[in-house]
Amino acid sequence: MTEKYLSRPEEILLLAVWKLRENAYGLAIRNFIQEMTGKYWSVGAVYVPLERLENRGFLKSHTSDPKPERGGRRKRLFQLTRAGLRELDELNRINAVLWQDYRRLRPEENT
Amino acid sequence: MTEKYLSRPEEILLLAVWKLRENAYGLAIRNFIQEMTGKYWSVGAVYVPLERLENRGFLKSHTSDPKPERGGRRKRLFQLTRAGLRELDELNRINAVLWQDYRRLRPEENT
DNA sequence: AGTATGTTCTATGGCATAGAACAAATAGGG
DNA sequence: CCCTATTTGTTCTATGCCATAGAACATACT
Repeated sequence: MTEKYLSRPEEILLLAVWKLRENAYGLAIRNFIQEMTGKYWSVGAVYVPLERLENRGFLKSHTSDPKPERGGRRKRLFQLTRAGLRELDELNRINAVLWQDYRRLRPEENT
Repeated sequence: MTEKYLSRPEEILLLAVWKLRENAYGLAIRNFIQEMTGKYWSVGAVYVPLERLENRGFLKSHTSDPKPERGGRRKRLFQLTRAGLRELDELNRINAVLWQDYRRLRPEENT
């Protein structure tokens, strides 16, 4: 394979990190994604690939200080690396190409 | 999981079948996809998931008559089922939601 | 203690991917 | 006219990695 692209879960996770900005930690990402997609995501389905994305260099993380709230534990905050951003741009480009005709020729209806 | 969505290769394959219409058979799909994505796809990376998509009810196929051309063998022509189309619509919808902010807030540049 | 928020750990099955093997049609030189 | 080479196409199957689930663990407040 020339160079593999991101899987769908990985794409969604990176986008979530991008959107949540300084508040991108595991559970927040999970909630966010569940709302966006309308589907259930197990805890593992979030944390495991996040780890992998960090190892591959698309994300970096650091641990926050605990907050004085009920259950306010330290959080592991994620951030896109330059490579991660580049990857999103690339995906965005490919997506646009892939879907352009479909969007144009197949409006709302669903039959 | 509420109901799993298509993987990226599956998404790309369905879109290719949709675009190629009455000419959607294995090798044509492969060529098409390689051009669209600019990446190498092995034969297996095309046929194996096509099979799976048919088993799951997103595609149906029939065998064409052989053509009187060099190597003009029977082809296995694929077609989207109603469920397959529905799935593409659904993906299209989710994609739009996922990417809308990114597209708006992050134009061409890549830094 | 009890409850809420958060992360780590680890097992399992399924999918992605590669590429050899197989099949069948025509071309074309002897 | 064969018979072999070439072209186009599909099937088969092995391997590793990823997706996903959920229990276990950690820690802060009440």
